[in-house]
Amino acid sequence: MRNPEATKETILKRSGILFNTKGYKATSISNITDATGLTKGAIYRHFANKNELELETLLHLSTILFEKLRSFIKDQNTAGNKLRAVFQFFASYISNPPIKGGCPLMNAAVEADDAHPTLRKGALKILNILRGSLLTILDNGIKHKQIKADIDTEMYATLFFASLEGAIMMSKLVGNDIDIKRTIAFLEKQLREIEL
Amino acid sequence: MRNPEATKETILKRSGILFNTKGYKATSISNITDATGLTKGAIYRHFANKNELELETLLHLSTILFEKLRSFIKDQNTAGNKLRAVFQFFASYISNPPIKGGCPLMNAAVEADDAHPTLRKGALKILNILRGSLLTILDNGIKHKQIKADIDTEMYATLFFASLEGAIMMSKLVGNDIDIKRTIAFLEKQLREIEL
DNA sequence: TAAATTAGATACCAATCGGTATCTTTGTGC
DNA sequence: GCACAAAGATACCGATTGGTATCTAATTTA
Repeated sequence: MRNPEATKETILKRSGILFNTKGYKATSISNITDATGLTKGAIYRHFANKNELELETLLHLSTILFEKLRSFIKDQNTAGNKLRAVFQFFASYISNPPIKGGCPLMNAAVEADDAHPTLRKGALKILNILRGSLLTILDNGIKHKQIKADIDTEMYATLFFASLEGAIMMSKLVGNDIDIKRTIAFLEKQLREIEL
Repeated sequence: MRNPEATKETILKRSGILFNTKGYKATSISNITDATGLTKGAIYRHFANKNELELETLLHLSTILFEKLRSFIKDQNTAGNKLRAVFQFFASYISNPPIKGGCPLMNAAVEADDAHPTLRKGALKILNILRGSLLTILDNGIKHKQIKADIDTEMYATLFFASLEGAIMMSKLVGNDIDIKRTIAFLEKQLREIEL
């Protein structure tokens, strides 16, 4: 009946939803005890304090993210198709969210100010991994003669990521998928121009 | 010595900084009394409750935003130059922020969940105005034969706005202006392709 | 199986939260 | 200059916050 690893997993899972929807500061320990059916005693046995719980939860959310992203990419065999899969992964944030509450990176990035340095570093780590993935796909595409060799891959990685993140913010605020669809349509047109 | 309108202005100004840097939920009334030198009595005389203060502050922030944006645009006499001025306005968020704490629209949009409907509506209003400005510039550009007539202006307005917002998030998180500069460089290239 | 360790529950803590009732002070109209 | 109204200060409220000390129950080890 008792399984400490499973309870820690439960805490991370439930607080992941709460932090990503309500926000980190706005979610209290009581909210988490309510959502898990556990008590403070159980939570503070697994996490030293709320800051640590917040950071570990963000990293937990990011692993969910990366696994989902990988599942979108892995079956694609060209750089162009991998990028199109990444676009669809971002579209799924609106149509079929892997995690409720929008992009965990953006949520953490916006909430984490200078008073929240650990959370900020966590968000920065996620940003570097996600942008890095786009960059790797582009660079590998050049290596395998699928992408034009003379393009600025750093710039395209930044552009793709920035516009997708911004579009998700817009679509989530407006409450429909028009903006993310429009953005992806444009990015696919751009992609066709740099494909060989 | 006593000037109720000036005190209300002071409250809005100070809480604008606090809400935009620390966040709405994370900023307490005590934080605001500390920052203004006023007491709760003074604050609750001008605002019915914290939610109302949050909303009025967001609208106050947006007027600062719109004035600054207008000052960037107004001297430009072509659609292309107006758009380039908008890009520079967004760049100023990183290099010389009109308001500390990043884009008030993004901050409010990310923090305002379903439990915060008034703040959400306020953010939505700002989004519509900002995207609407881009759209108007593009449409007027077509009317005055400065922009190609066959482009999808809705799409370009969305793309410009999404990528600029996303880039600001990235640059603010990383702590430099590389991402926003890269994004603007790309957008200016795109702009040249739709200019006549 | 007895003892020791550990997971989790319970009960509490001071501090802070948003909010209000009341009091004092200041400016205004007569 | 005096009454009145409004602005802001003070002092308080119950509820909630993050956090901890302690206790109980379950699991592991010897």
